[in-house]
Amino acid sequence: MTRLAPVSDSAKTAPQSTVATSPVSAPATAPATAPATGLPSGGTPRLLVVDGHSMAFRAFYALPPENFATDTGQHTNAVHGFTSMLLTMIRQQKPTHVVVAFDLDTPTFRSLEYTEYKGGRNKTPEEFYGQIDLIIKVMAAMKIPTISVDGFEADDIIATLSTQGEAAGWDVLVVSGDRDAFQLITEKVLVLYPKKGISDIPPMDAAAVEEKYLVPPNRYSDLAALVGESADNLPGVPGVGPKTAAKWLKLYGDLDGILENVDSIGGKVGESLRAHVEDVKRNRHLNHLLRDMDLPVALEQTLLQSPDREAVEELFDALQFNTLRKRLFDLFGEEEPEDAGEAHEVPEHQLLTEAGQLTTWLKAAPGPVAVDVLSEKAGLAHEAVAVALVRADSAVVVELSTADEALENTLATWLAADAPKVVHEYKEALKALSVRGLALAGVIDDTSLSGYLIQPDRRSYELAELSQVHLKVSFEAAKEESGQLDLGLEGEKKFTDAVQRGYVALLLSEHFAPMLVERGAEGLLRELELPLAAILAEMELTGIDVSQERLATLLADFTAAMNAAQEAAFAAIGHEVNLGSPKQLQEVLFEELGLPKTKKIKTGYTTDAASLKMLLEKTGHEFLAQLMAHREASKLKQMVETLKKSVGQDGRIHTTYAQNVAATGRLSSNNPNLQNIPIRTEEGRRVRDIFVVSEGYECLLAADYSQIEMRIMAHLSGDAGLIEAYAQGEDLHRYVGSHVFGVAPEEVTSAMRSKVKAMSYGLAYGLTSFGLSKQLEISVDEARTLVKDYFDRFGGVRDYLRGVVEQARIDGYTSTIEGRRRYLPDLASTDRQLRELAERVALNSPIQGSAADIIKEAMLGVDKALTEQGLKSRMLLQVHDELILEIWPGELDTVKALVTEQMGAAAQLQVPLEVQVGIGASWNDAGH
DNA sequence: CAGAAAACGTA
DNA sequence: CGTACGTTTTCTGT
Repeated sequence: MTRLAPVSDSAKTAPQSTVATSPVSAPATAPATAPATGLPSGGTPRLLVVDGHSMAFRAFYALPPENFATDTGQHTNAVHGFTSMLLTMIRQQKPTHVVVAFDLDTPTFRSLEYTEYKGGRNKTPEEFYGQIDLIIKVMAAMKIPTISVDGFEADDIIATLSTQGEAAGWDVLVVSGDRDAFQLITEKVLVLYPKKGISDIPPMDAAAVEEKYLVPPNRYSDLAALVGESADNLPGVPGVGPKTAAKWLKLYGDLDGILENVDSIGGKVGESLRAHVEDVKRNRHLNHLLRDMDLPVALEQTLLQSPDREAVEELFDALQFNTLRKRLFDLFGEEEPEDAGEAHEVPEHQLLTEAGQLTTWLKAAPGPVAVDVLSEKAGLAHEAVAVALVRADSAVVVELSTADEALENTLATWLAADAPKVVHEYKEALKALSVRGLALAGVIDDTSLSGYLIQPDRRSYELAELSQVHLKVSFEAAKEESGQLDLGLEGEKKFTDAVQRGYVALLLSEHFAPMLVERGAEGLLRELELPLAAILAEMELTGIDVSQERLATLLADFTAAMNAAQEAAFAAIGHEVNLGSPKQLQEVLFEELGLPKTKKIKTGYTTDAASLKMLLEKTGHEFLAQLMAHREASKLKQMVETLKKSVGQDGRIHTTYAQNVAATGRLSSNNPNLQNIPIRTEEGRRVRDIFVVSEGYECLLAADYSQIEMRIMAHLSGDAGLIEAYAQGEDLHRYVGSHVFGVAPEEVTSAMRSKVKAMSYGLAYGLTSFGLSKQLEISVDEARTLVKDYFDRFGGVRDYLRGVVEQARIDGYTSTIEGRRRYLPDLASTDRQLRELAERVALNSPIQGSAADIIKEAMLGVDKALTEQGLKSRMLLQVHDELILEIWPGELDTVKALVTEQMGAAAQLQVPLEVQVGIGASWNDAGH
């Protein structure tokens, strides 16, 4: 039995089976560790001792000081690098205790005894000044103790700490760029020694030291005494290097042994040794580290704690460390789950060979069965290779390649039957099975969809993540989603992983069931999203035909246009520049050409299209015109190139729809994205000519909703004026314009109409007067007046918009007409930016989301009608408010009527849903 | 080498 | 200082 560990155990932070994330990747295996933020959870305490100065210097030389400075001119590269290194170290090594030791500027017993000690070093660079103090401040804010002792070096403090730690039975990690630290290595003490920079820090253990220096760690100082240490200005015996020194040490045991036998060592090196015995003794004396100092900090006081948030905020503000601040809080921010889930026993599985076994298993007990489909890449799609069936107490696996006909038939029949099934990522399972000629029906839950309906704004709905978040259970099999990355996996492991995934999906599904009911999302899952997944699977597998010739022509045209524009742009300024680099463009535009400054962005001033257009109007500079031409051409060229690359062996493009990415309920399209094919410009529209009707079909049909979002606004607001306008089939914007501007409809100028249009749509996005003024290039006052006039005439809209936010604040969520929810906790945020964003989201989500629900509903209707009427025409694409179909010869009129009917009937609103239909041999021709 | 930022295409 | 996306390139920070 495999145990799924509750999250609060070590399993949460350490998937110990994977090398990359285990605390020490080499060479010693680390014991189980405690989470970075908490107390040791029964494991051995783990002490991280850092040599502050040596790491600060490493950081200083690893990062260019000119890139790290505050506005006040204080350099921070060493502070930044040091803090970054420490965070990485804490994340990777997961110490329970941390302490940093520093040297002081004052003389030490070593320099007093030997004045040249550490002499000959270069002067500390100016930029380093003050950075040690800053590091100490950072440590204070992180509540990490720092130790320095007058008259002693950090090395002695470190030696003492590691000795104390080892005596207490702890594991100790010493981070130091000083080789003297090697003498501290034991079974319990490892040294992390930075090779170069601060990120490449391999752990050194006894074996690693022996390999490198040919002596065990406890002889390292003997060896160093003989060889010398240039960093400390300690000359060794001339002619003696590590090899000779190691040979002697082996021969005589230790340094004392060698010194007792100096006279018996022959050769030139023997002579050299005899001449430098005093140096060696001095070296050995000086490199001996004190292990019994009295330290001002007890071992227990180095316990790693949560940082002082306020102090960190203040300090990092001053240091202008924003990415580090995030990393720090990410590292310490994750809160321990109060209640961990229970441990679960994943059932063992049986690999079936005979149909009878499957029949028996399927009969055994009621309740849903989880289905996990293992697939392998086969050409352009994934093909199912095995199917795992999982119940709470038992599991079976059918391997398709080895199953005999009877077994496969039994499986196929059951998969295609109504027997209740639970899956994770239904659409992918459908596709993989379909490629193998298998159907899948009776699916009552897809946890990637139910998870989405419950919480639609998550980044990911991977099984492992849902399991962590909802069940507080972590497990390892999740990564190989549906076995797609399984190349190196042994067959047996693949199967146990599949069973684990199925088991977790089953648990999640049970967990989600009451949540779906509570949120009223059951219907959306069963009657909308699940059936839609099957349609999308078909559409993805079908793909859309493209014309290779047009693709090639277009690519050549755009490339030529791009190159021409580039040449002309270079000519206009007399030199070359990377037109794709906003940074370089800024230099040319604002420094070289001295053009007026545009809108400020994080990295300077924007060079976006709107600003370039403005600059061109102001200055008429040729470079700007060519740059804009280049931008357009290169964008299109790139897009065509990407499309070309994504054409499958069947000559078609197969996009993938994501059903759980857009928080509003929309689909998204990727690989390639077919929902952002250009349409606005003449040149861009040519890209749509690439998409053509397939051989044997009559034409493409494009059907889109006319102004669906405005109609939803009219419906939701119940505004009498808007409803009246739509009821009469008037030009909405003209109608609104005539009321807002108080003129007759036929007197509405195109300028008035476009203003009104911009505002109408803007309102659905939470547009402000400021934003409107910018877009229409009018004053804020004018914009404000426009909004007021609008609302005076269409008060229903104003009341609705106001009410949406109010209601959302009360409920904590917004709803679409179909009841799809979006939770908006930020409405209560004290951060004004966040709160106002949440308010705009609250305004938009019901509108965008309702439109998404409606077209999804329409897709079900269209699919059903096509099937019921036995038509061969098929749906190919969805672009938010538009459906692209491919028409079988002779079916045009039927399908045209059916699509119009189904799209129009997808929702009963207070206003009609108008559908426009176009046909043509290409997507462009089908547009209107 | 991964991730952020900037830019830009769609509804 | 309008929403929702995906993709590309360049640059930055490891």
